[in-house]
Amino acid sequence: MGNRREQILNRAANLFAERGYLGVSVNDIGEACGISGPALYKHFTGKDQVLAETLTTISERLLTEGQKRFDAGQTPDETLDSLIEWHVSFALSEPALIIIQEREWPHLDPTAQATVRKFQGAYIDLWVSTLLVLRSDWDRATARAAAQAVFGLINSTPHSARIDHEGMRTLLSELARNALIPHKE
Amino acid sequence: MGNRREQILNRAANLFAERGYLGVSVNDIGEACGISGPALYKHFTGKDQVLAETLTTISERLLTEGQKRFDAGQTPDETLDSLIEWHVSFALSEPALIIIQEREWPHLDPTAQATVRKFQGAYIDLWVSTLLVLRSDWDRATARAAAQAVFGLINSTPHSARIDHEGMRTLLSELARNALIPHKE
DNA sequence: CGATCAGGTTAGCAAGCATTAACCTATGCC
DNA sequence: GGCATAGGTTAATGCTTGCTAACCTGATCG
Repeated sequence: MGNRREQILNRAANLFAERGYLGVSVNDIGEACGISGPALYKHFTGKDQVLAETLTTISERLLTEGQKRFDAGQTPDETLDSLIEWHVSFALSEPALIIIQEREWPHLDPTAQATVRKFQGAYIDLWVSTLLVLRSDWDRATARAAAQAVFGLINSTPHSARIDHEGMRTLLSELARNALIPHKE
Repeated sequence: MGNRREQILNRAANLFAERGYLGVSVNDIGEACGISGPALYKHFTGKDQVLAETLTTISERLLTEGQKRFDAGQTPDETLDSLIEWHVSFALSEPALIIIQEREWPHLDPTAQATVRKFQGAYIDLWVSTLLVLRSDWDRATARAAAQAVFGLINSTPHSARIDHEGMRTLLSELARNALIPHKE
């Protein structure tokens, strides 16, 4: 049913990642899907809806999977590892989505911005709650800033990535872990 | 003399950071400078030259200042601290430039891309050389990936920054340092 | 004094854009 | 069998864009 829809979302995401939202035309998206131009409007109300749906899906996915890790009832130390592992996996497997999420925020319509902001806020709160237990020297704002900095670290993957997948996974996990929790090996 | 020129570069950089290169029109840039539209062509050959000059200036500035720190003849440990301190200072003082550098690469013409790549390559090599001394367990490619990841961490500033300038400076420095060199307090 | 010229102005142009309109066609259903 | 509908098509529209052309003005200087 909504198969073509998902194809559009997929191809559009890759194009957006390569050339930016404004650098990709509706015709480009159509062409990438084997259909042409305005056929997109049979599945979406407009080009902006494609972007909006992509971005809200990303942030929702990050949150729900992160929440699972958070709820698993481990020690804060293990929870942090689990959150790191999830974020690194996501960044490595979906580089295009990471790029879009970082770059195309200004081109979201306000209601989509609000939705994304809500998901992102909840997601970062998972990290903050975990960090506050582990770093009693940090206040909420500092923990928040630290978490966002580590997102930046992990999300840098698509811009570098000149070593193999597995090596990158362990490297990023170690860097993130060491940045946040100085001791431990 | 070239005073208006620098004004244009400045205002344009802020606009590019807010709305993206393609989201800013030549008229927008003019308006932000108190002149209107096509007057820009008295100072630049086109809109793309404004972006190109901005990006090459950034990467050149990062390199030359980084090189100074690298050549200061300190221990590798001190050199790393010095490089971190410089990059953090730059990111904190020029958030718009950081955003542009990360985001607008695809909209650079090929020759400007080559120039920027050259500067960035030399800059990252400063970090790699320093890191290879400190981390004998890393090969060149790993050190490179780690350096780029830490750039991502530091460059995340403009996207978060909800604590004060000084607190952010020390936080980012610590995170970066701990990510790269696990021990030491 | 008069010419040059740097640095503005507005008008206009060709191209590209998102979107709409009008039309076609196969598939599934009563 | 006929008909609604889902999912395409091409053509057209109106807007915005980067850029050029043509023109103006005031300062500088031989």
